[in-house]
Amino acid sequence: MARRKNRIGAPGIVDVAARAGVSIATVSRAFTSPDKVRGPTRKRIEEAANELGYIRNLAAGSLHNRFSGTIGLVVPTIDNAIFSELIEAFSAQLLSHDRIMLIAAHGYDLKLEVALIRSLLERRIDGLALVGFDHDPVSLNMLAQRNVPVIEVWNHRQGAPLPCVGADNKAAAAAITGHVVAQGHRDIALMFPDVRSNDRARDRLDGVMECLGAAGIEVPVHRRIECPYDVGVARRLVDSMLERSDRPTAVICGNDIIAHGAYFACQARGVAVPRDLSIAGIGDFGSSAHLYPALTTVRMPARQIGTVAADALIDLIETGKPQRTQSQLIDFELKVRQSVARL
Amino acid sequence: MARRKNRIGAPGIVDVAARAGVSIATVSRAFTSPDKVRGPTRKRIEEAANELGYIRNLAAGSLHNRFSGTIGLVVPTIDNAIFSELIEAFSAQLLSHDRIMLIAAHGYDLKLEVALIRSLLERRIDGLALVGFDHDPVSLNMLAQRNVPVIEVWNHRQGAPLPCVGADNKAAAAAITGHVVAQGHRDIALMFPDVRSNDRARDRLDGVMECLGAAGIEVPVHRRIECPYDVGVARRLVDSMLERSDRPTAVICGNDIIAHGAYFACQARGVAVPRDLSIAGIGDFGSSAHLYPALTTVRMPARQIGTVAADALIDLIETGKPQRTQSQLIDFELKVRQSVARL
DNA sequence: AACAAAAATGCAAACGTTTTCATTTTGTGA
DNA sequence: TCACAAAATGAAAACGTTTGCATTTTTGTT
Repeated sequence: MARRKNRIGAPGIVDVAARAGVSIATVSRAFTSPDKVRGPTRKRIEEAANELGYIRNLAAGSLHNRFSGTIGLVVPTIDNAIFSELIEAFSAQLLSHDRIMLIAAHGYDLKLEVALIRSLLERRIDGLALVGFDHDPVSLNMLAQRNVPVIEVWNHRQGAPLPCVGADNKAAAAAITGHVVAQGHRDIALMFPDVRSNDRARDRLDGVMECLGAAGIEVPVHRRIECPYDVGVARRLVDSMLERSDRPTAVICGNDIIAHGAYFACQARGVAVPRDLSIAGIGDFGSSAHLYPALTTVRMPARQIGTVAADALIDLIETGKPQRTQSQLIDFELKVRQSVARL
Repeated sequence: MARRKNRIGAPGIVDVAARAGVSIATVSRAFTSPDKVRGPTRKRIEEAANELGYIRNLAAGSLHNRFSGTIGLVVPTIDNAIFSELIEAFSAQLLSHDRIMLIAAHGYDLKLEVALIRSLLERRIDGLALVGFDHDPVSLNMLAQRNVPVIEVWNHRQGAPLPCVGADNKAAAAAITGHVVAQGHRDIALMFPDVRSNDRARDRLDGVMECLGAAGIEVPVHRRIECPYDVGVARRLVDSMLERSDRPTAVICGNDIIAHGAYFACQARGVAVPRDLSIAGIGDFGSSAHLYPALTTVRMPARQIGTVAADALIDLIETGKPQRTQSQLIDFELKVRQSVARL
């Protein structure tokens, strides 16, 4: 059983060719375009490959045909319910296209994003998905120079320079705000993260402010609370807000995570939601519908975005040229549940 | 500015060499072992590379030195708070070792896991991390045959055949169970997922049963509820349990997600936790500490496991041979909070 | 059965690096 | 300034595939 091994020990294409009694060219074709090799020959090759435990080296092939079968995804963070849904769906859909995902997280640091993108390019990804529109120009230049198909996910704007698949964050925020206002709220607190280098949050905040402005509602500065996407911090901040005598009647949260924090703060203080305080979220992930009372929020279909984005990116890669179908506006959906009271 | 481009347009090492007036060998060295090229020469090369926007092709290099700078991670699912913490930490730590992560999720389908591992091997990963001990023998064979460094994360057992970094799930489950029993509970419901092909859940359930058995406590079959890691389903199942007249005094949940579902079911029914029902979790991720009342659970340090696992895997890759330091038992921590009442 | 056309296969040249070995350059002490 | 060791550089052979082109085999037609 002294099978010939190359340097490290894994059987290569030449071993398979030798055992099947064909040339390596034929073995290569048997894997890349099976219909080009005759049935019996292909069978012999497959047997040889199985017996040897051959696993082809896509990296070597990519050298020649510039196709690595690998797609990059760069996200701010993986550990966030909303992105993990997106990532999971994106990855699963890629899999159905025989691609696999190289992922990296930059923690909202766009300088680090540059380094990550470079690192991905060194591995010769076939395409790349980025979250949102805020990126360092250096990143964009690198990508443009080498013609890497890129798609921006999660947010959507008409006429964006790159194809994008996402929901209209501004409109979504306006929708939930409209609902809160329609329920009669006037004294509203806002809890949003730092919106610099985060276009999604910025668009949301813009949507809120615009809607509030149109309704003639002012938001004094002490009602504008900066809060990262973190339950614990949100809980603490809401708690200190509840401590004060002048409570707002409603809180609009930059996303559902913050809203969850707000719930827990209320529960701990015996503040009834929505009777004593109305809470509105944006996102509608995982458990928001199951909270008690169920959270009124805007559903941002993370899974759908992931799936559609994967398809769009593959399309972009395969056709080579952008098509209108590659940018897609995904509909959000206002979910009126129980956490916002009619005043 | 007619810079010479190779087939697709991206400048390659030969372009850099030409512009810097050196051989490609020197350019290669300037990137892989900078100390081997003289200061001025290196500087010239760096300038040329920058001006051209050169990004080296690691895939081409890996062909030669069998080092792709890419590490595989196969998880059951990405969209689960507990794994996303692990993934984030693992990925971040890999980054600090200049590696990048190729990730794939199999949804608890070990046959699919085989395909995923094969796909990763086709991309010539330098090492692989797998979750838990339950894998198809085919997977393990593929990996063993080609000598890919593998590490199993999340769970831990003495003398496991492969290096593993994780906590003792059985002991953790026993610890929380011990606490529940010590608080005087005898009528206890169990909510665990299907434990086939999930060693972590199986070990936990074993730990619970063993501890209960030692305390002389029986768990009738209607108290053993099979429940996936899903808030919504957990909530529904607990809700129907609460509907019945014979309620247990405590529920031990296979993980915190299930516990969250239990909370929401109780809140919706006006069942007070822990007065009317005690709830215990396992995991202690994200928001468990912030729930009201705070969840009594066992902290499984997902981030730490991710970080340590990354270091251990890199060590395994670089030393080539397993060392004792590569397997590591990570301590869990019983978190006694407010959700389990003393009877 | 013979022939042309089509299909299958093989040969060898890429692909963009890394690395060995040989050669050139630099630095050092006399 | 010279001789020599050490350091830096270059030439060329890998690395494991894919693919264009040439050759062989098969298939279909008469």
